[in-house]
Amino acid sequence: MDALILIVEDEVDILELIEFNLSREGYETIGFLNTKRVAKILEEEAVDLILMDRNLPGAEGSEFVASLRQRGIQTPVIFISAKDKDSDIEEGFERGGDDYLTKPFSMKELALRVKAILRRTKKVSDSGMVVYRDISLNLPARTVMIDSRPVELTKLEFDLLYTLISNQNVVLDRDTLLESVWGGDEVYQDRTVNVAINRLKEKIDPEKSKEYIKTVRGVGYTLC
Amino acid sequence: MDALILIVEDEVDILELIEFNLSREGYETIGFLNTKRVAKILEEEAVDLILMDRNLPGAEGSEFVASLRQRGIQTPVIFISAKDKDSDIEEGFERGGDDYLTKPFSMKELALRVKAILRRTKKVSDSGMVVYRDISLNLPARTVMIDSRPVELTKLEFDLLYTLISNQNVVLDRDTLLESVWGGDEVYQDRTVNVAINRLKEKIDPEKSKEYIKTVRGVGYTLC
DNA sequence: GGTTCTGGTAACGATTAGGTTACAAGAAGA
DNA sequence: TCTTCTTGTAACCTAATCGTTACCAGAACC
Repeated sequence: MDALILIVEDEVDILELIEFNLSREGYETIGFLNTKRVAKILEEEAVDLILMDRNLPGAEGSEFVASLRQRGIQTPVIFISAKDKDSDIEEGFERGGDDYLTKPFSMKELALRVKAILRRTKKVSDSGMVVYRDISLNLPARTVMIDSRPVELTKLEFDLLYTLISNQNVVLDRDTLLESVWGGDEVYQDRTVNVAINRLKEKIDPEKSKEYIKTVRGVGYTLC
Repeated sequence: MDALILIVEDEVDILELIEFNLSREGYETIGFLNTKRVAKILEEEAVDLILMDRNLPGAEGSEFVASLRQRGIQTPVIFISAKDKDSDIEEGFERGGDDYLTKPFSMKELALRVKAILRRTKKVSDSGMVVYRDISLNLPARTVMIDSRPVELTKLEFDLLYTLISNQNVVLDRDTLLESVWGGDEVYQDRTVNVAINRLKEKIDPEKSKEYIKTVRGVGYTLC
């Protein structure tokens, strides 16, 4: 369960240097040269921390962060910038930054600050996200994003999908599903699972092109 | 309701300068010239943040913090130090620091870093205001403004709205709401929540056009 | 190729959850 | 004490959800 760190930095060599060093510390990283696809990724992946350069071509990193905050995205942010005036630093913090590193900085210090912020935020979020291919479930909010589009599921469908995702690569038979999704106390028919699975399939993949849920004839269903 | 900041700094004039500046930002401060009585105070007072100089006469500030952490005290710490080598900074973070400022530093930057850490650690926001979209709650005054018009809420409604706002993007089930708004001691019906939510909805959005509170069928309610 | 079995699919209807209103008991003020 | 406000409960209604059934298609087995 390594932390996932998203990095936005327009200078390729610096980006690679940061990614290399953070990987060595045991973090997973995704690097970007601009903010274009970042918002989409944040909805799909359970990103734990963002490293954001402020001087990006076209956009201002801190404005991008401000827009994230406005949309309720609370992922912690460390700004990286050559701008080191008090007023610059103020702007960074005011727009929702959690830390501010001025260039040049040592990779050691970056790693330490990353670690400190993750330590401080990890238990709070515990990233209540579960991801499978392009599906991501936000457990506390009980929302579902598929290919960065929101999908509405009923309680039963959500619970069912959650069970399938947290048991991926395991074939779940109908009894097991009834037990863990419906609750063991009442008696249902096997066909109930059948229909529920189909309703779920219809909602998460109306075009039937993704093949998320695989039927294992004679046994049950699985996500693989 | 203001955050309480404990400062340990052996140079009197620097201590006073820091206290003066943080007070001006609206924080309460307690200053110490050494760590002698600090542990005791931490047990008695609800300290929100510690500013710790590392070069103290006799003791090392970071060792003191390490001992606090060992005793399970998680109060966030910002180190202040003239020691600016990578290895010094590393020591500070490793021993449980949340941020590290090297002398000389500007009072502005200190205030910003203090604010960022307090925001992240979710202690009551400095202004005592909670905002969600065009709703803002003034906690000390217990008043509500919506779209810059005052709205009158009863105690129950205010508490309910506050709970919802401070758990944005989280679906709260009826039991949780009864627990945190009504208080766990008495027994109420689930329907009680239902009606209270509807009364609240009626007051904050009579035209039913804003859709602040979303019903999550089979689970509870959420603000998103 | 035929038979049997399993799962997909669509339709129906029962059940249940939530919205809404009304009412009465307390609580709070005057 | 009287009045007003607050709030828990009950009753009723609507609508979403979900279990069941029936029927069909395709796979497996002979």
